[in-house]
Amino acid sequence: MKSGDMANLKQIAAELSLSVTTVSRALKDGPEVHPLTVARVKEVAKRVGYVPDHHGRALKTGRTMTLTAVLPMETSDYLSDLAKLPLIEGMTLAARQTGYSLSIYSTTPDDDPVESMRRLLQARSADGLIITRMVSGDARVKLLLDQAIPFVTFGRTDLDIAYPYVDIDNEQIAYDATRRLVDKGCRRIALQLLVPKDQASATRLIGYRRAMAEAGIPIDQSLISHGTFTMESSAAWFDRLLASSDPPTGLACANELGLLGALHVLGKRGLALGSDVHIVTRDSTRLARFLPAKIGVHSVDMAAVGRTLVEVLERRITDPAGPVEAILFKGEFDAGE
Amino acid sequence: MKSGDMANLKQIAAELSLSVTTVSRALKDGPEVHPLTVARVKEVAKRVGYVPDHHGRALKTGRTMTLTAVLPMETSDYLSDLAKLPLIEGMTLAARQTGYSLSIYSTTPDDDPVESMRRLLQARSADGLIITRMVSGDARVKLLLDQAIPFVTFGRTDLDIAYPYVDIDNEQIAYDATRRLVDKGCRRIALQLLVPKDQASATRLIGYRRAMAEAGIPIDQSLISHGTFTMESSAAWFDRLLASSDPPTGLACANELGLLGALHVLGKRGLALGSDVHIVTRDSTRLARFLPAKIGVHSVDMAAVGRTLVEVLERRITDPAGPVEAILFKGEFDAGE
DNA sequence: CGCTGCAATCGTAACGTTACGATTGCGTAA
DNA sequence: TTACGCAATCGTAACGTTACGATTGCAGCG
Repeated sequence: MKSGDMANLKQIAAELSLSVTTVSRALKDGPEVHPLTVARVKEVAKRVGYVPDHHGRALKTGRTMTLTAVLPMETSDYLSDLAKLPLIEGMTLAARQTGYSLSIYSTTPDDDPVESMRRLLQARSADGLIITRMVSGDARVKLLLDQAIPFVTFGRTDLDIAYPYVDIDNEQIAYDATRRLVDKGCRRIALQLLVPKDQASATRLIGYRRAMAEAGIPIDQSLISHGTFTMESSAAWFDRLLASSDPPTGLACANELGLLGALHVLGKRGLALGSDVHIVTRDSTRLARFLPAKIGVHSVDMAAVGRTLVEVLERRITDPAGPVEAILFKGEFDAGE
Repeated sequence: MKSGDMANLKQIAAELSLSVTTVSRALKDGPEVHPLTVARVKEVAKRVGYVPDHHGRALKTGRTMTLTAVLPMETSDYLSDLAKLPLIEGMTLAARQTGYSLSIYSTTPDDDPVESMRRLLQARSADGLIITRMVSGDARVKLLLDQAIPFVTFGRTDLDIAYPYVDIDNEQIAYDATRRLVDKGCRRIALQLLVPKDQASATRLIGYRRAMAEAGIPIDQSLISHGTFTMESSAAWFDRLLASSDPPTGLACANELGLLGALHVLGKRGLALGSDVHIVTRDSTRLARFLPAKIGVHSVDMAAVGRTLVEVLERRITDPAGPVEAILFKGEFDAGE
């Protein structure tokens, strides 16, 4: 983007017979320049289409006005992370509004999260980092705190340190979901989770246990599955459960893929959704509306989560000594009726 | 990201009693420095964890090593653009491999595409642009060509100028889809398209017309719908068609939302997929596998499209005088059986 | 009239990098 | 010995910006 005729401070200064310094100050309404001069400077700046050069400024101030979001790629199927797109959109919009730009750093499952973050840090091309897909005892948090780099996490980890995060109240979601199934009369309730070290899944397990304990139902480990769900694996797993001697009558899905897999099995087995088996799931509000029977859906406004992540991060950047924010999104549970 | 102890050329130079110039050259294997010196410099650079400063370099060279992708946000529903996530992932990975980073610029439907692009250009914070959602006579292409800014479009527009693009062969997709329905015996074939000015939709219409003409079937405008599809609007539209005196027996969906809406209507009306009505759609390979009857699915590897976009753009940047590439992705049509 | 204080403006250096044209040292040919 | 060519290295300026400490002009005061 070199189109050579880009206006800079020097040109404006020359045109007005002012110094570069005064122009620079005028453009940011410095109190030390005459209001009339400010007006003249701004007028010329506007006419020649002046926009401060990103890199000149970054070099001088050390601030880049760029935020980087580290997002893992899913291998299974892109349907598996529907929520990521509105998250990205929410982040970019919020960043844009305050003059930041958002850079996306995708990591593949092969990437070592800590190592790739190290490399990211060294380029020091961002003022702050948004990291996601937290795992138990996440080393990245310690690293970032050590280096005093502004960051915010999407999701929590189990460390005894304060760090800024935005998270979804997974415990409550799982509790609500399980509770709803219990209320429908289910006692054998299957639960889909992601890999064990995934912090969100661990939290959901807690909510599930709490609801089950309240209802006085013992936990049956064989009904709880950890894994990376695709439609196929979800279908296979649920099919196996239904074939057992004491099949589940309720299912809490991990995501939309899990739901679609389970629905497929129900269809194949001729079981009726909403009577033979009750299902609750997440983030599938639209799809749920088209199902023959009502299912419970817990949904979170991911665009709002994205916006909040950026806002929290920007506050960390401008006020590193400020309070360490911890924000929990409750989301909405639509019980179906 | 200020963590003050970041190594720079000066420090390395001081440590080795060399000049900054020599260090700089040594690090990029300049032929004018002694191989032994190169080795020593690199060794120290590695030890102190030197990484070239992005902004210093950008300021000096005018190159930022950043690419910006302009992506529209969908208002209707995030399901509507499933393909965007793998596109983003493909782009970021390809960019990363060659040392670029990818910045995402989301535009809302309220944004004037040309105006927001202007603003984007002025900040000159990217070496090149990827623009999407092309419209008829897209003004952005002219603007970018005028300013000699490296760019590539995802999708084509109808201008008499050569410009680099990567596109999906929508005409062929629509042709294949229509042809498949004709082969199934359909003569009343409904077609879902996006808004008329959307270039991809216009191209698909051409493919549809070609297949219909080949089959000797006259076009019935009432079977062709332009609009922004949600599940609900797709369902309502298709329901209306089915209620008419001469209902369609075939349907080519615009996307997965359109498909889900149509499936819902079939279920409600008790019509059988694959006998009463045949359906073809796009990018729903996984979902299709779970449907009671086989449907035709045309799928494109969007991650590959993303990678290609970045690669073409990088070639534009390094060799602006090089050939203007135009790449068409055929995708794969899975006829169902 | 000379001094002070203030408002307005200026000049210079610096951020880290690279490009360009010098400069050094040394072996070799005249 | 002197001049030359070459390899290796150096010094300086510049990219566009901002921070800092000067500098100017002028009104008000004793």
